Amino acid sequence: MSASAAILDTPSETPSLRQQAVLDAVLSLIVEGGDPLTMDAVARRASCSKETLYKWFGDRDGLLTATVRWQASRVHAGRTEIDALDAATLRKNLRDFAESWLSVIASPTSVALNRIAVAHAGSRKSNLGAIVLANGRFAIGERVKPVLEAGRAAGLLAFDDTEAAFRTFFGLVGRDIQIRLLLGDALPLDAADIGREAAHAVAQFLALYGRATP
Amino acid sequence: MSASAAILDTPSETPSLRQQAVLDAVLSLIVEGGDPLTMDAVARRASCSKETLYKWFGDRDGLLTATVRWQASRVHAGRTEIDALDAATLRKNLRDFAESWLSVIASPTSVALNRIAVAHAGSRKSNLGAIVLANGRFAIGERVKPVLEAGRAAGLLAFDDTEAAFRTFFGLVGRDIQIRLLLGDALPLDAADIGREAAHAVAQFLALYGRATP
DNA sequence: GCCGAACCGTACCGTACAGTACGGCTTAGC
DNA sequence: GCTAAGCCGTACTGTACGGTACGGTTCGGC
Repeated sequence: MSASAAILDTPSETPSLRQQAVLDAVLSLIVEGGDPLTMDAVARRASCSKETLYKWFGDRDGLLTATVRWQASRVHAGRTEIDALDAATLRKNLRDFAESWLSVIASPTSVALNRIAVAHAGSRKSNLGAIVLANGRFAIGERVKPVLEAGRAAGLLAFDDTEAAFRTFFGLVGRDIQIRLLLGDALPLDAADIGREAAHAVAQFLALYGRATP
Repeated sequence: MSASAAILDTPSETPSLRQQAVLDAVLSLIVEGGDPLTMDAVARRASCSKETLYKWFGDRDGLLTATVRWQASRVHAGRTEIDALDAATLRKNLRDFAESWLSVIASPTSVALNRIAVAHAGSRKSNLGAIVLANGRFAIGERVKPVLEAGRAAGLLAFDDTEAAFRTFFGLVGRDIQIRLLLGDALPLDAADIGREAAHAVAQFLALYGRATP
């Protein structure tokens, strides 16, 4: 990768406003799908020259990487405060996580980006898959696990392995949704559905890991 | 698609031995991954001419479709006999399903094929994703659901919606495994792990849906 | 042994797309 | 107002790959 592209090598660097506009153009093209994502199409959509694309992002891969990071940087929600954890708060927290996670994986942007990352993971080189995982599955894990542990500390949950408990939570929430969407299944899922699914998943999770309140 | 390629248009047509060899060559190339799958590479690996490929499979897409179908045709296991269903048999049946499903989604072939299908689902045209779904997620569903219903008939399980119950089963078994593998996470998962995970998932499923044995 | 069909290997064509070069426009600094 | 930097638009290059054409070989039917 050329030295001039180093500006986006590290995730900490924030793209300039103009660069953000370019990345948004990439996102819109990705979400629209259909025709494959070409540098020409990006330049046209973003009203910039290809030369600029290459100067800023190095190559096509760098552009993709920057796009994935850019999208990821917008997803991170604020930390949850966990004090005074009673049963109702725990349930609400978990339901919020479930809902927001379902909203993410059901969004066209997430589906399209995951498709790119999955396809990319097949051809060795770069690490789009790793970035998506780090900002998706693992990021939500790191945010949910403290809540689970707080629930355990408050005597509301019982488990040995936090990671295992989270993976159960993840499975109960996600079920077959993500793979079906990735494979192109037209799974209708509006906000009401998501709310219902989230509540159902949390109820099941609590049935498995909840401690009977004394 | 040209008329001469109609031989593989319908899933019922079985490819000839030579054609099977070609499809196996495609599979081996897909699993190896790395460089993108080109018709030249297939012809070379299968020791056949590109002309033959196009005569048999119509175009690149037809070849991919035939490959996915060919792999799918090998996965279908025999039907499970469900009579005399006691708690132990039910548990064993479910564990078998869970194990075989985990073995499938953890296999390099499945991962590689799913990657192709996911990538394909982004660009409209053909239906690789649909084929994979039909022979994966939905096929296992159609095989598990009768077992669940037999369990309910025997008074061992309690649920209203068979589909919902199966989706819970699916989620408990799969958890984050498939998406992590698709995204290139090196998730170590040997036979022993699979057995343990399957048993764990079934135990959780029974905890949720099992009826206390009288 | 002869014929035709199927098929292999190779050469070939057209196109799409990554990456580069460059002329012209805009804007900032002085 | 002049210069230089940054960027847009467009034109260009190289190449990889999907798809086609064709001569040579094998093989089954007669």
